[in-house]
Amino acid sequence: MTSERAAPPTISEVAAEAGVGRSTAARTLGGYGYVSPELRERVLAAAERIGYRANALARSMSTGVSHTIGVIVADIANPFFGGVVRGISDAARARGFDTLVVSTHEALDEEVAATDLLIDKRVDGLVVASAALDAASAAHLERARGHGIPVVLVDRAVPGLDLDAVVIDNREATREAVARLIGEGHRRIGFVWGPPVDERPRRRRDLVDAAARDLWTDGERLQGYLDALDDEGLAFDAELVMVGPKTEQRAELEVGRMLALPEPPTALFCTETDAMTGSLRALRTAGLRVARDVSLIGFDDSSWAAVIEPPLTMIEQPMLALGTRAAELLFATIDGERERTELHTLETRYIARASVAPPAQPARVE
Amino acid sequence: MTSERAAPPTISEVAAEAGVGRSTAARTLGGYGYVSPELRERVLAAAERIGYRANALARSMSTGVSHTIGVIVADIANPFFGGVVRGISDAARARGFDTLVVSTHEALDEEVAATDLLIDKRVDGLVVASAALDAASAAHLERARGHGIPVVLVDRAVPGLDLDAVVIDNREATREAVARLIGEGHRRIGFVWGPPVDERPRRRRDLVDAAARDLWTDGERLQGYLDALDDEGLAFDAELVMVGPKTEQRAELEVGRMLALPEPPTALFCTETDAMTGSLRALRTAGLRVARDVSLIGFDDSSWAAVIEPPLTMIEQPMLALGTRAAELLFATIDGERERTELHTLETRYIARASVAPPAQPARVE
DNA sequence: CTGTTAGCGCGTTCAG
DNA sequence: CTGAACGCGCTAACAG
Repeated sequence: MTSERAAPPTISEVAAEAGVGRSTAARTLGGYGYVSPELRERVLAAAERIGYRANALARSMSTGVSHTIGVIVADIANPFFGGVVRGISDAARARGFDTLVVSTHEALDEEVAATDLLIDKRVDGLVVASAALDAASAAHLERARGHGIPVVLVDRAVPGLDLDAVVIDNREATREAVARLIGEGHRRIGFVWGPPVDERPRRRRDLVDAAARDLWTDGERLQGYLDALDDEGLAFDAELVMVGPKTEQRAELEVGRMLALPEPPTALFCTETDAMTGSLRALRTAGLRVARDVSLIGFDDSSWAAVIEPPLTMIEQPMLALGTRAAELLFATIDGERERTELHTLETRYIARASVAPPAQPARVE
Repeated sequence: MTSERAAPPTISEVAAEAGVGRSTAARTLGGYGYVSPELRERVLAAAERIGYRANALARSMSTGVSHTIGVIVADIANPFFGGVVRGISDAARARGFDTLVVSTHEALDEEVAATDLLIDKRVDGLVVASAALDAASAAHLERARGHGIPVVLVDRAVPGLDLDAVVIDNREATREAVARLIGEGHRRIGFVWGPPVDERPRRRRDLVDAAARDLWTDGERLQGYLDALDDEGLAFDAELVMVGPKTEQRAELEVGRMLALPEPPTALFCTETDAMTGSLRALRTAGLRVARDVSLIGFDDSSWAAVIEPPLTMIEQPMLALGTRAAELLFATIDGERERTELHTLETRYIARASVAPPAQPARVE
């Protein structure tokens, strides 16, 4: 027999049960004000007896704080964001806060809707991995701040927005990795998660523009790739950059295309896990072997990368740390301990394994 | 200049601005009751002008519904739960509900705390992947129901609990996979994520007991392994079951031990991704090759599994579907459309790839 | 069709 | 040190 929705006991009922005034009960249960040990005991016993639990909603209404922070990410099923969210929620819970998570499918309008929703729920703060590429499209974040809700950005800083942000240096991490490839003697290096444009940019300038328009982290990684090329005086070849939708299938196709070029790449830089698996598929189809025929470096280390033959050289992102750091900044802001905003850059780790080797036939003609 | 926490406009202010009574404003903004088109227009304009947004907290207080469901999982950073949560939250948002996610680190006491917390927040329903192994330790879930909050279990059904649950048939999926291994001629099959006990059970009976005590899905998978052995009349060998903490390192160690046995296993069944990667490491260390020397089957397909050489045969779980199905059941219950609880079993998919082959030296002596 | 009024459950003065 | 009284912002009967 299902007990019908018995209205949860209120503080008044506890007071009645204990034979005291409401506010005496409220004070002991709320843990504020003075209450004689004797009455205190009676109230506690009464509360225990009838199974009293404070209504957090009512409490939030009076106090104005919900002890809840909102988190907005593109896709909670993506292991990267999973790690970030876990870092945030662990840090939040350590402070007695709950976490409201919204997954926006990488769509700006969903992000805007989510932000308003969370504002309506009166969250005490917001951590967001925003899909906004400039201040103009981030009005919703300003709005949150206007409502007195602190916002900190994670993973993706929005240029021109005066907000704390916790990120990694995608450009530099990529530059360094590609530089290592070049250091090994590679001259033709493919870049696998390129801009999602239909037509392949012919001029380098167009590519840079596309990268700038390419929301988020991928554009920065492409810049790093270009930086490395520049540092070493290598020519840019548009044929070596993937274009089109960012899917594993597309990556496989594009890498297959590169491999069939008269002068195929001898190394590949992959910006994401699926870019890497797509590349691996293309290599297998082409009958090529990792390291011996084509060197490989990827982003986002995973336990799989270390057990592949050969083990893959990867750039590891501190997912949990990104989350905890963002949460800490948020709480510092909530506590009013922060004056001006900052960009916090966390370190990535280059994990050298065996997928990088000198090219089979040195490009140097000298 | 940071705009100081300007108190968000209330419905009364909108009414004042529009020059109507509060409830007229409330009715148009709340979308209930009758309001003349003319006034309606005035109210809407006024709301727009001063940037009114309803306070969801206050609304929930009056109505008693929060339009929020709580989700409790062991670890949001685990891709499996990430997928499940995404399924749940997508389904929830389609119904206009938000999702409060709590990650419990696989600890029952944290789960209990999380449940009470969510009850306090007056969530309208709960989806939980519980760490409780029997009805006795699931008092918190009963409590939620006592408060009129519907609960549906996901991934893990709690025996003896009268709750809807959405699961997969771990036992049968494992039995089938192990049976295929046996069908290929394997006679000695290692089982990689065994019970987390310190001492290796000597008798089969002890192992079964341990499996029953082993919370959640792993115990069921072990049962399936045993079933397959029984079906084919194969003897059980305690040495072929991993024991100890469920970590990748431990798996590597235990598989290494099995491989060094006088009669080593010719196939391995891995219950999780990390069990698989640990096994792969052990194989490499031992200088053994997948399929040729040792066949492999794992749980939870991932894009990596398909690009390894050779590609890995895996059992795929419908993560998103588990989530959406659970959410749908929850809403049906909220809508009062369900009479009695049921166990919903979703299909897994056996993805045959190249990591399974007949044993190198047939065990058959005939 | 509109405005008045009474709660929802809790926090917080303010007398007593 | 305790209890009565009011307010948070909104919904929902209820008269008018």
